[in-house]
Amino acid sequence: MDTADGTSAEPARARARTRKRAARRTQSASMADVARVAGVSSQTVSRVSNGFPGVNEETRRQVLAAMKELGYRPNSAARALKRGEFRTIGVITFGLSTTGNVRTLEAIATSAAHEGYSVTLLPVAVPTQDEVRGAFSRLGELAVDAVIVILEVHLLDASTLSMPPHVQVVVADSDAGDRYNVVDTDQAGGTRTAVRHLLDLGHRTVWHLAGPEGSYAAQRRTDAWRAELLAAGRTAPPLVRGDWSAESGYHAGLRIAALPDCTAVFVANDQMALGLLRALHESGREVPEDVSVIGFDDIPEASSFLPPLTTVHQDFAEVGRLCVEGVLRQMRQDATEHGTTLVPTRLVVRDSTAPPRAR
Amino acid sequence: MDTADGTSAEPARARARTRKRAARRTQSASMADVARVAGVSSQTVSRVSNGFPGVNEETRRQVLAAMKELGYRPNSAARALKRGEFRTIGVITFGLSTTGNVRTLEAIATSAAHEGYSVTLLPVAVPTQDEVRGAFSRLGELAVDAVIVILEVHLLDASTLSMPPHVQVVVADSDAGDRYNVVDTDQAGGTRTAVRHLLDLGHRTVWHLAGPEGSYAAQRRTDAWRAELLAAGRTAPPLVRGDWSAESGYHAGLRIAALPDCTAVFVANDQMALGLLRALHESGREVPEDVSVIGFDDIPEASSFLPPLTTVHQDFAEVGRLCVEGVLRQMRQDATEHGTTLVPTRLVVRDSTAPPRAR
DNA sequence: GAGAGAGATGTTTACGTAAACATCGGGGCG
DNA sequence: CGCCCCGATGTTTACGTAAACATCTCTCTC
Repeated sequence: MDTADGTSAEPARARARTRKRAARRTQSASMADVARVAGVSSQTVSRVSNGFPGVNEETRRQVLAAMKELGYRPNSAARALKRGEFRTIGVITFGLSTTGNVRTLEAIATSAAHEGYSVTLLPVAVPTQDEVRGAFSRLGELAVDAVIVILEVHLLDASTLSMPPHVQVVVADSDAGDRYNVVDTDQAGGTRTAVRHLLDLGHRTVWHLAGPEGSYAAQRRTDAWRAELLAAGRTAPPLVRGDWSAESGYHAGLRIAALPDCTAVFVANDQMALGLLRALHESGREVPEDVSVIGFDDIPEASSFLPPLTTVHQDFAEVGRLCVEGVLRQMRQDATEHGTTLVPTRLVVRDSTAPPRAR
Repeated sequence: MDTADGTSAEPARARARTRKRAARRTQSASMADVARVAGVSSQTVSRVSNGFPGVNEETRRQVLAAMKELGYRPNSAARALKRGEFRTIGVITFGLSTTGNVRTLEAIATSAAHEGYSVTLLPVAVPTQDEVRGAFSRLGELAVDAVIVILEVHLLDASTLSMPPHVQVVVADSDAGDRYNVVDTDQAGGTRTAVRHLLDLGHRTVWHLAGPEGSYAAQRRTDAWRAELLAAGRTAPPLVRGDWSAESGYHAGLRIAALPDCTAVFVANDQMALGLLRALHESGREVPEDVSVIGFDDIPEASSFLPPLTTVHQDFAEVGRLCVEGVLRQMRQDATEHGTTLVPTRLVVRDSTAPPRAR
């Protein structure tokens, strides 16, 4: 009857469009469609969609009704193209193996969502210079306005970090020097508290089971451990190294257990501490009676270790939150002062530390 | 002569454009810019950019040179708009707290990157129907072509999962029924192997420390545990429940330790098993001499527990890979047969299981 | 040597949104 | 009573890319 089947007024174009649309499996409705249904111009739809003032209440209601009827969703690609921003933050990270990274990532995702931003993951398979550089160059064609880097490794030399222009960067837990803003856990503070706790208990000195070479966090902890011992006038025993894994902690632990004069160990993370506990147990050295152990991170499981682990609590959530806050701030005002924000840590004393056994 | 330096034929527009561009803080170069420098049309640039054939080698080289000179990066928003796809996969997940989710996510990110897709995170703060529904509706305006759901919870009723059209979905580790494709670990198989292992060792029956109610994975494990016991003609002891955390495993463990005739426990995940081990230890019951313990997941730390934990190994990486493969396949061919893909598990026998102590 | 065909390149157009500018009533004020 | 301004809405245009179509130049064949 009426226009339903094309009155051939200007049928060619209209029909072509319809056909194409149908072929493209129920494409979602566009502003133009909503506008047609609501009997207004697409610009008015845009204004409603973006909550702009200056739209009559009655009109607004009609538009909203039309949107609902058609199930209209703004096309974010078109939006991004027009606005020149994606409302997306990229996170470059090497693996999600370490608890810390994951918790930070989670906090980032939550904070970002809260600010109306999405988070895109940029995994780096192997932490080599080339891989990292690759991730950064892929980044160029990626739909992100800003990037948060959680590579704790020492791979961020100046040449590597060449960002496309107007992409803001914040680096977590690393030493991006003065090129970028950094959010870091107070590694040094936490370490010194831990070492002091052991010394205060009466231990003559404190051994250290360190993280892998090349890790910034590991190095900071090692440096602070040594500094605190020296400040207390003690000599630092030789360094023992692991690779963050419980397994490596176990192997290192077997060596440590063989040292009769070792009464206290500061371990660079909780996983390795777990392995160390096992090694000490198997070697017949009791914790904390024979050896005191302190970890780092305070993973949820730490309170269930045998014995429950004294450890340094890190606030990963806060780190993530600050990273997001930092990027957003940088995006708003193109400010370029670089600095480091420190997130405090605190010592959680459980049952793996005690005064040395009287001899 | 030619148009090369704008013979003031139409200078106004050109200049306006240049000015605007400069004002917009070094906007990156567009195809048109590259085309101008290379002395070709933008379409040719497009062809080079997309690796299409039919471009003269010499021309291609010039275009590539121009791209390099200008630091050209394709604008992904424009691309997405034109192509109607974002080359992005969204992952809806509740928290990243459980190891499994994280490992799966990591595998998803890696596989996706390998296929040229990005991964966007859609965190769900609290696993309530409303929250989940909210995440799904936000999804509508999100730049994703497909969605992978890793909510292991029973919150995926039909009404909740209303996807925008043409967005493909794959569900990991849950029971999306026949609405969506599902990739799931072979919970039942793993569980039955674990229970059988304990029965084969000579235990009269096997207790079960289950995961929280409402968790699909937990329920599957519980069902299979009961089924396997019945199949062997044993009676199933009363269920003990935790919430996946080591802490909850400890509390449940204290109760279990008080049961003198309990000689074998199948625990629904490794974290709870850790707590259980601690509770048993503190209660003076030795593992595996007094009580055998089997976990589920095979987290990296499991081999460092005291004693090293016998557990069911899950291949999270494979699950993630299959999820990506699944969504991509669905995107290519609009196939709509729904089914479940099972990823096998295997029992890893360590030191926490042994025959019951002879009485 | 004329026509066909293939390869190389240019031109037009559309994707969906939103800024900028244009239009159109009507109410207040001199 | 006429002018100006303001609120509400419509029209034009541009964002950067790529499909579709157009053109143009060779070369090969009969």
